[in-house]
Amino acid sequence: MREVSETVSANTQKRVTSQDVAREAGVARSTVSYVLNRTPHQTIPDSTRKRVLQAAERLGYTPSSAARTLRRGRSDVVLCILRAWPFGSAAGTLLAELTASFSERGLSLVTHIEGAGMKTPDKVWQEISPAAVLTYHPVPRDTERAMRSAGVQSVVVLFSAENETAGNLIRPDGRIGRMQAEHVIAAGHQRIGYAYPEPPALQDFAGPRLQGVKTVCSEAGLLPPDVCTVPLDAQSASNAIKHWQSLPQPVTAVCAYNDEVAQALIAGARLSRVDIPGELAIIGADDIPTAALATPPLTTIRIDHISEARRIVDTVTATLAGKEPPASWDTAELFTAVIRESA
Amino acid sequence: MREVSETVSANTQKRVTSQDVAREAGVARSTVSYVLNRTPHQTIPDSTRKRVLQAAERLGYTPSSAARTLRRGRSDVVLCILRAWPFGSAAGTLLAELTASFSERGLSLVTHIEGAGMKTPDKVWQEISPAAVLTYHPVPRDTERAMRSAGVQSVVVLFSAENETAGNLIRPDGRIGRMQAEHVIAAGHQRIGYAYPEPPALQDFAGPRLQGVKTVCSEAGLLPPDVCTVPLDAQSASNAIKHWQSLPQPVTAVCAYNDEVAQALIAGARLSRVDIPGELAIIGADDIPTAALATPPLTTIRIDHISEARRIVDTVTATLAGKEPPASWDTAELFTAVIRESA
DNA sequence: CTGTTAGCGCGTTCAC
DNA sequence: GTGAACGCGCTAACAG
Repeated sequence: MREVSETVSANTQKRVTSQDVAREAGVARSTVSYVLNRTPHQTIPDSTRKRVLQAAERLGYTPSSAARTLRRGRSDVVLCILRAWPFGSAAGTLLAELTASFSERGLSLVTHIEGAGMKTPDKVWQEISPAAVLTYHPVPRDTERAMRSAGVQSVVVLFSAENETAGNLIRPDGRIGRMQAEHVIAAGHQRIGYAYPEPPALQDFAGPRLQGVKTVCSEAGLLPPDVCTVPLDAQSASNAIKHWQSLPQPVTAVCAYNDEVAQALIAGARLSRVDIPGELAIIGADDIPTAALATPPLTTIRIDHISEARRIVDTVTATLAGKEPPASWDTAELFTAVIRESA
Repeated sequence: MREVSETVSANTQKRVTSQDVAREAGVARSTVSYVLNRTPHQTIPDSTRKRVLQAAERLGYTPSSAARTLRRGRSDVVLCILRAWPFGSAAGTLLAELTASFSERGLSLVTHIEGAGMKTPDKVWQEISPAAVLTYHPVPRDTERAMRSAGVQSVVVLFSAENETAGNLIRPDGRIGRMQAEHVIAAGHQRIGYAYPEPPALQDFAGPRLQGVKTVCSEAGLLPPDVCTVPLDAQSASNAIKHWQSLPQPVTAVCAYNDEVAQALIAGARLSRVDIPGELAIIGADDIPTAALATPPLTTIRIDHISEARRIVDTVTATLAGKEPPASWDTAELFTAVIRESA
């Protein structure tokens, strides 16, 4: 075993303040501030500037974010609040992209994953004073008010299963369902099933995706999709498949909420000796790393997290700057169908 | 489509301060502070207390965390810094547990996922002034110094592939490797392979796990494990399997870094028509949701994230309180072998 | 016992 | 280039 943890008890280091830098450089605190922030319209001779910079360097000066936040009224942090849904590698990828994009704009992203079985929803935003809060679920009116009076400038809800009227779409997941349905219909399927995820926390996401499938079915003049909730075990998936096949007009293609559900379906099909895609086509969503490893390899809809991230960052920075966020984006750049063998 | 985003541009609300509450309640600011913090040795009559509380409620008072942090020198935030490795649902589960446990101790957890391709490693801790920083990778000396002089009291490295001497083990991943090896050796295998992950970011984790396998092999008087790096695609996995089978003393059991790598191996075996577990036994790690869905269902080592979380929180709070962190834990409570069919 | 006054912590920014 | 006030909550010292 090679793991270690390093801890230290007391923090002996006394904080280096701008006062110290000023003293060291032989100038006033304000000068230090001007130099370090490259304040416009404050011309400071290079000699002084250099002295200050060197003093700061020598002393290892780190400005106190608390003091700056106090003064400026908001920090340069963006807080993303996530429910404790079982997220996969997709979330990690997106978050890494967001971090990079925000960072280019001088903002730091941190994420708060809500606690498992917590009584009171905690108020991290109070601790952070973020400039903006991102969520993937609706925020109650008074919570939002509380955030605002705590200094949060921008509250962006990236997702809501409630209402499609207002605002600009951030992630049009309905499009995923559409693409799934379009693919299997183009392949000649006439009766479609939908495999819905079991965890309640996921249903906010599942709703829009399912809705997309429904829309396309209706546009194509087909029956609406037959929806089964499919937990992540082979037996349940097998039962769902039996159900679909026993319908008066049997289902021949299933759109799964995501690739994990699709993998469960594949396992269930094997249990029931149902051939995929021969007897039943299956299409997933997300294109997780193991999707290509399934037997048969999973056809799925891939999400381009890097363009998603860029979009989110644009919206947030626009809002922070007091401008109108950009209009809804072209979803074509966001999702692509990855055709493999399962459908 | 039903997705919406809600944004608001300007923050019109002026901040409610303790001054406002004091005015509203007809008392001094300090009194407000005493009431709200339930300061010991300051007895305040219920009548006054109630007035203050109600005034605060009525005004929707939220103390400025920035001001408090400035005064106290540190916030009640714990920052967990994660590399952008492709983490699975395990990470989400652990983080949710950590959030809940820290919350019981009055601490808020936020996570920073490092950016994808970032030039300068960003210094989120400067923006947050966390009381503690958690990482799963070693922290350079001067980074740690910088953190400390920025007010961070406790830096806990949960993981290091470097050195096993100092400190108390937080997550003894070597034990995972041990358990994998012990399982297959008990099943009669004499020559073991190790499937190493490809992403460089994962190698910090893989090292200790592999080391555990090595140790057990050596203790059992076997040859050391034959190590192959196995990317997540069936063809590469198939090649690795061919390699193992072509060895003078062929490998009959493979310990995989994690369940995803194990799934790749299963896909590769199918490609090469190698029977699992008949011709090759495979054991994974992490017990991800889809592990049971594989064909054959994956034998794996499960990590108990809730006890892991508890342990981490204990260590951090002890360190923050200036006490010695508790001794190394009993790993038996942390890992359990989940025997299915692949090994 | 109840509550007030005063000053600190630290960076920012306006007026000179 | 400087002095000083400000943003806001905490808490020691002190008065009624």
